[in-house]
Amino acid sequence: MEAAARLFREKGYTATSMRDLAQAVDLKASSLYNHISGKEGLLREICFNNAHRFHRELDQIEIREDSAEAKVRALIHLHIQVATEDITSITAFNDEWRHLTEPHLSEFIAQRKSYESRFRSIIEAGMKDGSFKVFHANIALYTIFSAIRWIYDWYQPGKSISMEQLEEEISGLLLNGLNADTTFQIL
Amino acid sequence: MEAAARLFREKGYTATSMRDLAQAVDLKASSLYNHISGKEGLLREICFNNAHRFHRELDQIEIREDSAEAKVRALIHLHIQVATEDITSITAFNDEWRHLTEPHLSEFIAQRKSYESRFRSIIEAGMKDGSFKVFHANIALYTIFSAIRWIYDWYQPGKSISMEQLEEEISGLLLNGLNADTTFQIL
DNA sequence: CCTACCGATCGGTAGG
DNA sequence: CCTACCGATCGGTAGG
Repeated sequence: MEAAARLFREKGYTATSMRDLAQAVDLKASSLYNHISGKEGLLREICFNNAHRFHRELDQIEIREDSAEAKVRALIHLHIQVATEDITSITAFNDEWRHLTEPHLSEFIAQRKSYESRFRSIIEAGMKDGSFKVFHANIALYTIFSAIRWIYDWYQPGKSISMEQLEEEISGLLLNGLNADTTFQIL
Repeated sequence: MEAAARLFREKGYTATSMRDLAQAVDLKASSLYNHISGKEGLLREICFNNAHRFHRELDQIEIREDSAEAKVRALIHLHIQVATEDITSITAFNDEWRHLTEPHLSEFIAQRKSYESRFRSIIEAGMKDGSFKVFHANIALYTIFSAIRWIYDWYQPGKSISMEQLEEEISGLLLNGLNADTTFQIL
């Protein structure tokens, strides 16, 4: 599954053949089928394992008696953590989930929407208590999600920037942006 | 090319067949070849047309006698503008350029790196003159790029949020984050 | 513009 | 685990 996730990430799901995957794990393509159900089964496991993980972690964060700001910070921490340590998450969340077939595609989209909705509620709580000075929770939500997407492609652990620095600076940039008192004017 | 970009975006380059594309423009697959050189030629044109457009616009922005902040604002405006109005740009910049073959792939990556480098220089100028309080230009750079990626997927013009509001809020979030005086503490 | 068709490659199976 | 092989589909061409 790790090899599959890596290939799906590098070449895309459709462009990755079972022969490519077999070569990556030193087997012939036909031998893979003693271990897995098929190509889509791999993608399915990668996507749903990750969806479950994010929901489980969000459960923990929601329960806390923390401020909305602390919860958003914990979520940013979670997304950065997972993005830097687990290649399968990148595959699952970025684009390859599109290649799931029904009914799994709809099920995945539903889980994704549910996660977004729970995240959005936390942002809305922060808007209500005055700690986030934004007008549209969705914009903040998707900006946060996206701001973490590039990390896997670009970040090389141990090279010039530590993970702590990386996380501190991204969190700072996003949370300062959310908190800022002054509204910027266009022009 | 528009139909191709739309399909590449929806299904991915590899998963889009010439039969799919032919159907989208009401032809048979073989007839497409009277108009185009082939599947990769389409991708190539989409990618390089967009690369040229971004470089051209950046030329104009660099020339101005503006502050670094005003230049970054103009670049954010450019990226949001293009993302909301031109589907081919989404295809080109998000993921599908990976499927270019050599030597075009290397050429595209080189142009992309050049664009990033010029953008980074503007951010660095803003760090030097004290208007951006960040430590690593790269983090700011990639966060800005990524923050605009989700727009096409999600934004529906005219529905609840206007383009002006969208742009103002994203720019505000990013520029406030860059400007913020207080450094956030982890924990 | 079309019909007819090509060699290559795909995901997957049979059988041992 | 492998070799051998399947039907389907791919990008693209020939010929009119």
